[in-house]
Amino acid sequence: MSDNLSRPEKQKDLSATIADRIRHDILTGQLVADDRLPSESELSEAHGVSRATVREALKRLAAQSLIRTKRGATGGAFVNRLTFEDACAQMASTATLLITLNEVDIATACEARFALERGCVRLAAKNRQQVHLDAMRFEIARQKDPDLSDEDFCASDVAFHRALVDAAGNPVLSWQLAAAVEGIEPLMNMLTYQQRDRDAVISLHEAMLEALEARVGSRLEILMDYLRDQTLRTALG
Amino acid sequence: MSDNLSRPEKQKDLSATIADRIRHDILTGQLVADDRLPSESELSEAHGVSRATVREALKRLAAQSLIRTKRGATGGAFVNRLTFEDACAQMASTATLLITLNEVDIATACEARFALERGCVRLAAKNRQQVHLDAMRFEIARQKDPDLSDEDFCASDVAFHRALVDAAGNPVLSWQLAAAVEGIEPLMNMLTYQQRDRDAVISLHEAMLEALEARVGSRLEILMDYLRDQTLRTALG
DNA sequence: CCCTCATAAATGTCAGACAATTGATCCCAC
DNA sequence: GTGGGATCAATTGTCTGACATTTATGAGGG
Repeated sequence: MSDNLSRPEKQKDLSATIADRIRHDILTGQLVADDRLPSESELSEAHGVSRATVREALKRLAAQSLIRTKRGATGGAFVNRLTFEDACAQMASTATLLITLNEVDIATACEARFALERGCVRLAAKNRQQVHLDAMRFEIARQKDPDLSDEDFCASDVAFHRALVDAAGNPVLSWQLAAAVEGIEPLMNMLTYQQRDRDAVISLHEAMLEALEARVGSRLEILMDYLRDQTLRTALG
Repeated sequence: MSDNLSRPEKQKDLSATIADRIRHDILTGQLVADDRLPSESELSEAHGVSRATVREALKRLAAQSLIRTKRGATGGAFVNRLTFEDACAQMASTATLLITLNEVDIATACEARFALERGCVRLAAKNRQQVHLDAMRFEIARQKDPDLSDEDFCASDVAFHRALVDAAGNPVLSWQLAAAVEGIEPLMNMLTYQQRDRDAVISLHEAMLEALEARVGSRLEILMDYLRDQTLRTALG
């Protein structure tokens, strides 16, 4: 477990140092979910710093969803049980930032997204439940509305693929993919779909739904390739 | 004079609210990389809060690598140019936390990791360069050393797969996968490889190297499936 | 039994001070 | 003119003490 924070002991803020110490305790399991940290006053005394500095350290941890705080008599800072949603939001924001700040082009982002999703479809074919089929059918119906704005079409597309990934029944997978898809959503939102583009996407979605229902993973893979090519044409055309 | 248009919107800390505002400006591009934020005093005046509160907000952003700070006359808080490495480290730590805190079992984590990687191999077959083949060959040689500790074997395995993913030539993909693989490394490190497990992994690696050199994506996919099954067997005993 | 109120403990916020850092500027010797 | 210090000003980092707010708990009275 290479801790990237333990590099040449750079001159760090006290608040960063203390945050690192507590983070270490959490990552190594010395503090587990729902454990309560000492109060700010106790922490400040224990680490020999002021309460303000302790607070800055705690805010750092809170920003990483490592802890949550509660006010009041039984309040304090508690080790957070990081939910998949929290992690997803965090990752999506990182992904967005990475893509916009590094000027990743839409083709690269699309390629990545479809490549990742392609890896899930066999699992999805194996583990899908009725609820996933229903969700996808619902989104396809929405996508057929010609009055749907590009942005809403995109959102529905995201929901469709989210259901597909969820069908794989692997929360880690769902989390990674959801973050990836959400992260490039800003880029996808810049696309303008002609009606014939939408029609092409929708028929592919319908074919995918059929393939998923019939549990034919290999066909899903082929359809994903088509969809990727279609999306790229829309993006570049 | 903070014209507060915050509706119910959950009762948030002031520091969280201010962090959100600044984060929004960064994510929407109103603040771009290397832009300098106003000084803490100016921010506190602008948002109508104390400097301590502003500082807590800035620490939150710093914890997410959104900004960096520098002391001194020309110092201040600057929008960070998030590098792929930073993002990767951040995501890996999130993934580790998610997996350990949620007690994700090793089978689920493995399944996710191999599913994601499987999606990249066709691209890798198409875009691989000599440098990637060399890196993988080097790691295979390391893995043949019988004196290698389990942990080092694991690290070499990570490097091997990292090279494979890099061969796809898509930085977004490399970033996502690297984070995923690193994130579950703590779990993988708990595995103990018998010699025959190592031998099986190594021959699969050699076959993958061949397939990559010959650019046969379909064969790579099959080999990935074998490798996943082999890893699961090792994990489950 | 229930309602109200006081209490204590904890986080949230504030104001002001001082320390440490660092680039810029000025001044002077050479 | 130029190099090298000394000084300065701006900014973040830290500390102190205070007060506000939230919240569980328990005491007291109806």
